[in-house]
Amino acid sequence: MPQDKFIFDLKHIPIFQGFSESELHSVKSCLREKNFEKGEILFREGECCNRVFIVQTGRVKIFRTSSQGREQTLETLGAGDTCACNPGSSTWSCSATAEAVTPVRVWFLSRDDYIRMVNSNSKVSHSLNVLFAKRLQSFSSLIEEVSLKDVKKRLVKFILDMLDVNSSRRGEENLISLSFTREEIAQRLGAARETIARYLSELKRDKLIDVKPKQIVILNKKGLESLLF
Amino acid sequence: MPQDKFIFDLKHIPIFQGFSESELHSVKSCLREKNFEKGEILFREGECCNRVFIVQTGRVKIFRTSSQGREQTLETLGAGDTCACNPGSSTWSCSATAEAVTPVRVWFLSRDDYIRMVNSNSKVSHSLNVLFAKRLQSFSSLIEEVSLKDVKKRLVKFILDMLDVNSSRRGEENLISLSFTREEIAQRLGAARETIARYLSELKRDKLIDVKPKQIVILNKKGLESLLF
DNA sequence: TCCTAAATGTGACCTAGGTCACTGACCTAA
DNA sequence: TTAGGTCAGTGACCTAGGTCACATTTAGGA
Repeated sequence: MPQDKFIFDLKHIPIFQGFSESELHSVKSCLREKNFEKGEILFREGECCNRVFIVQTGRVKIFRTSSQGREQTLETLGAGDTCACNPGSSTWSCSATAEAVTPVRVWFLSRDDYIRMVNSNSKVSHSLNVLFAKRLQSFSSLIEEVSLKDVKKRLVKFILDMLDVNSSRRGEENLISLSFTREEIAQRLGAARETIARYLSELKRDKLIDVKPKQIVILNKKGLESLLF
Repeated sequence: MPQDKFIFDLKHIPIFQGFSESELHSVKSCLREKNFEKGEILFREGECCNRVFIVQTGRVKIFRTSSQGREQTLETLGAGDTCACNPGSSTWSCSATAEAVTPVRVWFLSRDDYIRMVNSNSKVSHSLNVLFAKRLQSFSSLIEEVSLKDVKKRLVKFILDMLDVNSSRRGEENLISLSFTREEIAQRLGAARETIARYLSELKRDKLIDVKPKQIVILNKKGLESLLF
C-alpha cells in the first residue's frame, strides 16, 4: 500500500522521530516531492529561503564560494537529512548554496507550511534544536580543522571517518568504497584538488593505504591514527 | 527593589524574550550567580557540559586549540549572550573551551534545571532555535572567511563590523574604540598576531585608517569596503 | 567497440602568511 | 624611580599549499 509506505518512510526521517501516526499524517499532507538532476541547484546563497528540504535519495552539498571561485563545502546531505533554516528568522535568506551532487529526490515543504508545522507541534521545535545542535557541532569541528590543522591531517581524519561510516560490512573492515571525487574531497576539506591527490600518493607511498579507482584500502590503521596528533 | 530589578534584567536577555512575568519568576528561581576573574576558564573542551551560562557583564571567548597551541575563537560573548548546548544531546560534552577575557559575571543554570525548563516551557525551545540558528549563521560565515578569504580581507571586514557595532555614538561615526588586543583579533580571525600588526600598518600606510592606542580611526570607508571583493 | 569528457597524478613554481627574534612603548606595583 | 610584565611593530626566514600546465587514466555513451 503506497499510503502506508509513505508514512513508514517518514517515520525513519530523524526530524520526525517520536511522531505519532496522526502527526505523521499531518506532516504528509504538506510534503511535496521533487527531483533534481546531478549538478542542479536546490537554492542559492542570498536567495529568499522559502522551502525546507528533506533528502529521500542522492547526495546534496551545501557550500560557499569565494570571489575567485573556490568552494568550501559546509555539509553533505544524504538520505534522511533535512535542510532547514530557523523558522523564526526575520531575514530568511539562504546563507549558502545547495547543489545536487548525484541525482536527487527530495520532499519539500513551503515556508508557510513549515512555520505552521513548527507552531502547531512543539516536537518539531525540539527536533530542530537537535538538528541545529548537530550542525553546530560539525561546523565547529570544521572551523577547527580548516583553521588549525594542516591538509594532511584533515585528509587522514576524513579517511578514518569514511571508514567508520562504511564499516557496516563484515569482512571489509579496511575497505572504503569512495563515492566522492578528489575534487569533492578537496572542497570539503578546504584544499585544492591537486593537494589531495598528492597526499593520497604520499600515504600510499608510506604503505598506510592503497588507492584504487573508487576505493581506498586501509593498510595500517594505527599508522594513520598516529598522524592525527 | 532588588527583586524587581532582577526580573527587569532578565526581561532584556534575548533568550527570555516574550516571557511573561510568571515565567520569568520561575526562571529566576533556577538561576545562580558567579564571578570569574580575567583569564579564568568557565568550561573546557571535552568536559561534561553541565551548565548553561548567561553573561551579565564582561566578555567571554569560546575557542578551540590546536596541538601546537594556536587558538581559533569561535565566538565572543558579551552582556546578555547565552552559552547553551542542546538539551537533548546524549553526549553533553563541550565542543570548545570558554575563557573570561575580562572580569565576568554570569548567571548559570544546572543541567537538570535547564532540561526541566526546556520541557516545561515551549518558548524556551523556540528561543533556543533562534539562538542556535544565529550561531550557525555566524559559524558558517567564519568557515567561509577562514577557508576562502585572505587575512587582509578578514581584517578589513572585522574593522567594518566593529564600526557598525560602535557607530551608536553621534559625531564619532569613524571612530572605533578597540577593546581587543592584537592577539585577540588574530585569534578571532585565525591568524598570527604579527600578521595582524603588519596589515594594520599597511592599511595605515595606505591612508585607509589611522591606528592609535586602543583606537582605530576610519579615514576612507569606501576604500576599505572596496578591498572586500 | 571506440570516442570524448571527466577525473586523476605529478612536476615546477610562487606567495601568503606563520615562526623566530628583537626592540620599544606602556603600565603598575614596590 | 625602577624593574618586570604585557602589548605592539618589524625584519628575516621558511614552508605549506595554491596555481598552472600537462600527461595519463577511467568511465559512460553512441
